[in-house]
Amino acid sequence: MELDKINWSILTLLQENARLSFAEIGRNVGLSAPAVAERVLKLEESGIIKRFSVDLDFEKLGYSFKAIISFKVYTGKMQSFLKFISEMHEVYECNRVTGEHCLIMKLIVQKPNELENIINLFSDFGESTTSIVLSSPVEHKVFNQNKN
Amino acid sequence: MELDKINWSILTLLQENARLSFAEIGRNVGLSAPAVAERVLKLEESGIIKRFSVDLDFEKLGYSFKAIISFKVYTGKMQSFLKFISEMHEVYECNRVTGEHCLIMKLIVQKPNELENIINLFSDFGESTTSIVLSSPVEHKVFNQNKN
DNA sequence: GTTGAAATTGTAGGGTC
DNA sequence: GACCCTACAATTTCAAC
Repeated sequence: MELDKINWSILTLLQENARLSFAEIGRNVGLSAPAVAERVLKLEESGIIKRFSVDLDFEKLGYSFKAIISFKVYTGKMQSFLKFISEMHEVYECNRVTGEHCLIMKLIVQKPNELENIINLFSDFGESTTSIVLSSPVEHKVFNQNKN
Repeated sequence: MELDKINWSILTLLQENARLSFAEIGRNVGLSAPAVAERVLKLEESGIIKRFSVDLDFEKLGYSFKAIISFKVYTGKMQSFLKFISEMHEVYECNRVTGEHCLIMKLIVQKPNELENIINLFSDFGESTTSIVLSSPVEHKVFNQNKN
């Protein structure tokens, strides 16, 4: 799908505030509300927009520890491990990557000892290297094409 | 801020679809629309809700390569490097972490050679270890407290 | 928290280029 | 096909309770 400037503007506006009304978006990009609604619907149908969501401050919710775990899965254990973590709400994100480690995950927990328990559980499936996140200087940046 | 069950339900609903109307959320949690609006406003003011946003499929936007770069910053270069990457739209996320490497970043680019250029630019500030993301088995999971 | 009224918005229809 | 306009239903918002 080719995106024109207006669609990129709509995506930028929605990234900054997904609850903007179609009317307000329309005022920004020079379109009527129905025209914006139709464009957004097509962006959803095409899958470019995967989900309207909300960014939470996990620290304020009592989940103060973020960790990044690099994980080398034992031979033959990949499928069962992926199934295992898909049901763990502490595993916020998991990426399969090239390089020495197979997986890089981001976890969110309340206390250090929860992390310890999880690392113990993981040890059945492979070898983990854990880093605690101290801060996130860049977090979920608004994505836009800055060229044209 | 202490969250009751209703607020957790609201946060779960909004994570799944940030454009739900307050009226519809109210029907789900047994409140009137103004009551929901007031709760959501307070969640925003308290900073628990950082932003209403939208999850995009970067691949469909032509940005097919995600990479995770572990980065060991040279002594005294941290501040200038953080400023440098804050202006790069390819750096989607950056975490400062414990362990051998100082920073773990996620980048999104269109083509491999863009990544090469970025790694070259980074070499002034420190040493990078790059992994290409092959797939993301878990991505931006909906976060909720599953207890009580 | 609720209810009710006014302003705004979403949405479906028909029409234009 | 993409857009606009119109009209009606739904929602937001603000008041008073």
